[in-house]
Amino acid sequence: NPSPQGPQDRGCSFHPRGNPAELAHPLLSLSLFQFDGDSAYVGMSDGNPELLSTSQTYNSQSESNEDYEIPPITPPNLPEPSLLHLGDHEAGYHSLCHGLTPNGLLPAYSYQAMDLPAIMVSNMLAQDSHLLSGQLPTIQEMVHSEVAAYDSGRPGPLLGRPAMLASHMSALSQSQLISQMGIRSGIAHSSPSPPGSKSATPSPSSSTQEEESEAHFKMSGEKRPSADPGKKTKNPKKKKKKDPNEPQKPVSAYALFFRDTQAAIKGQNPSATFGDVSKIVASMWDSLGEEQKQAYKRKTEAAKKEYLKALAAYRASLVSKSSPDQGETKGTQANPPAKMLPPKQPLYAMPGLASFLTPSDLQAFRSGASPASLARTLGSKSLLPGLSAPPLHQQLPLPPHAQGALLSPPVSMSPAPQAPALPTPMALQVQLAMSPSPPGPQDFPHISEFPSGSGSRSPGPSNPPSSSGDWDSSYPSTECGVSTCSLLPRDKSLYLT
DNA sequence: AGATTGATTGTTAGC
DNA sequence: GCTAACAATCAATCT
Repeated sequence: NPSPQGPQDRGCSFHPRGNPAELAHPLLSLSLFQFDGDSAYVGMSDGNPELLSTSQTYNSQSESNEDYEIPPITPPNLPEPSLLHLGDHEAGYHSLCHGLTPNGLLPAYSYQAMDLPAIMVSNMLAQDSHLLSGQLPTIQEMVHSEVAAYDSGRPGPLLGRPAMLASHMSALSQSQLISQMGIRSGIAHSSPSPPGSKSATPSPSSSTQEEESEAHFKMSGEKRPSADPGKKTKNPKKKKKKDPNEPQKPVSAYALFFRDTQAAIKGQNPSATFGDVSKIVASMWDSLGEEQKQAYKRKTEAAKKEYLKALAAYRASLVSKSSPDQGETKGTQANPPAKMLPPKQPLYAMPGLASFLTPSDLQAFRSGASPASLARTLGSKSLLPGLSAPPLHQQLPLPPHAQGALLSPPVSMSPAPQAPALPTPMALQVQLAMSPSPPGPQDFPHISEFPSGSGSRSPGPSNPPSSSGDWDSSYPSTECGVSTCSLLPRDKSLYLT
């Protein structure tokens, strides 16, 4: 079912349920998909048949179901069922994946011995350990070559095309990904598209534009669809022109996860289409441990709380606006929106690793302590037992918030002038090191924001000092004194008012 | 339905 | 007419 777009849109050739063999595992399914789409890839510069065959190999494993087997998602601490088929296909896999040394050295070795920062991947890798074992060498290589892999060719050849994504992504990428996430956190948040600041999207000041755009939407609205022939024209949708001041709805846990992950995926495989990325993220999400998911969910919960608050304020402002004496209410109300902005922050301000990193930890980090050491350090903390412990995926039952609370006065991090000093790679490392915490990738953003905290700001400018909970409670009332306000450079309105 | 990201496309405004 | 700026759309997936 290739899309009309043709080769460009490789992802579209994937039939979610077309081939029974496709879905033994989400990641595998991707591989298969690639394989399926092989014909579509013919001629691709970096085509790599061998790897494609990998998927084929796996392909054979799920012959049973005509529909498809849902990837066995096992709780992090349970034995990985997928390992079961490893034996069957391992050989084939390795042989097919030339270049990948079939190394029987297990995953266990990988994480620890390699000093590979355990990350949320711990979960995923653990779950996909069968793949990992095959990829181990690669990962190791990556680890040693540090960030080089990010900019250099590695990602290219390896994940140069979506097709490769699946198989590699499953193992390789997962770790790499994670690390990428670190990068992303460090970078993305600061410049490209800070989660909170989706530049493209309606800026508060764009209200006029919105109207304007609406105006031309009428004019052009019909025309645009023409650009995209076959697709269901969404015209009926008719965007409902949102009030820019209206607080944004909290995004779902999955969306958060997507946000955290996609950059890394993209980083590894720039050519991956949105569809590819989406699938990968989905598969990762599937393999994500319950606890980690919970961590995300907690975040969304917190965000939701904030949202509700903001919404209430917003509505109140509307009411007051309509009321006679808005004169000043307006002025103040103008803020409500501004006030609303923060709500978004909680998402990124979640108590993450950062929360439980002590200043000294950070300092150590800045000074160049190896991620591994940091991880160890962290691991030594009661909080992060899971970090260093083999069953990495084993998450602490303790919610991140709690952890943060226990550990350090987390918050101080953001405002810290030095934070910015943290190099991006470091940020990455930090992430990796810390990732083991339940919040997983999510946490990274905090860290990453760190670096950029001072100058460029991302959503983070705000850098909630503490856990979302803290922020939550503190935000409204708190000292919009210096610190808080300083966090809102973007919100001029705040300053002005 | 709406959210995730980023590329692409189309429209408008300004020169 | 060209360019910049902006907004809409699209992809797959999840909630």
